[in-house]
Amino acid sequence: MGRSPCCEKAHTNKGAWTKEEDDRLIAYIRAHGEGCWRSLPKAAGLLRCGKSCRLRWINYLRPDLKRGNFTDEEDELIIKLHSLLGNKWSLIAGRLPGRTDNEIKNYWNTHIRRKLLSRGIDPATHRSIHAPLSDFTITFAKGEKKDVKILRRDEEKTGRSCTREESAPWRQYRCPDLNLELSISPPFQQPVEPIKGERRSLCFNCSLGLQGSKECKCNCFLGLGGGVLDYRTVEME
DNA sequence: AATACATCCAACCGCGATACC
DNA sequence: TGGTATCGCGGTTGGATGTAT
Repeated sequence: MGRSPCCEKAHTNKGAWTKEEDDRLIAYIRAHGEGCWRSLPKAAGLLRCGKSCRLRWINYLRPDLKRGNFTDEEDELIIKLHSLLGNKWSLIAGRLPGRTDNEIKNYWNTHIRRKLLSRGIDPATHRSIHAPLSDFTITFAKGEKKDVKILRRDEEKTGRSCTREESAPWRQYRCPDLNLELSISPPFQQPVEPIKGERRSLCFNCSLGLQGSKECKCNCFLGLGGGVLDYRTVEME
């Protein structure tokens, strides 16, 4: 059995949106807010599927959208972010206020790709078109996807692999002038040196403020055991 | 002026992730 | 726990518009 369609296709409009449809959608969202896209068209009196409404709102009608040409600064930021994130357009859009993933994707495909090619840079790899295919190979330790190892070509020959810290590509190769870390924690402070053998990190329950609950798996006491809470020490168990 | 071709971008489609029952 | 519904994302398409011949 295949996937059920997102909407009843027989009685929905397709193609370009009319001014009247836009007005109806804007009025409805102003009155009721975003959300529940599946039921929205019927409630708003639109002969569109929910998906189409969502796309129209997000990509075109949202009041916080920045219209107009991309600036050189935006261009360079997109290139940097793409080199780090790849085709994760929604993540890239998250760093460019007022721009949508669709807009950035289109802009990338029509302008930036060409711009990079004219500079002699492969837009897919961000490397020189004339450089060897790869100076690095990525291998996985036996059956363990999480143990990604990156070997430089010369290391491949000598058999020396990088350390665990080095093996995290997002740490080793991130762009130094961009901070892409997401955090909901207070500012990071140097953790207290753990006593030998003592487990200092907080479990997931403690991180949610449930210290001492029966699900609590760490040995912290009211959150004091691990010092200041930092997301880097939170273990997802 | 007419036609062909290129470019742009809004909209669609399919799929994976997540929520919900 | 498994099935279904819904959302959100990325790739692709197709029509409008611009440019070259």
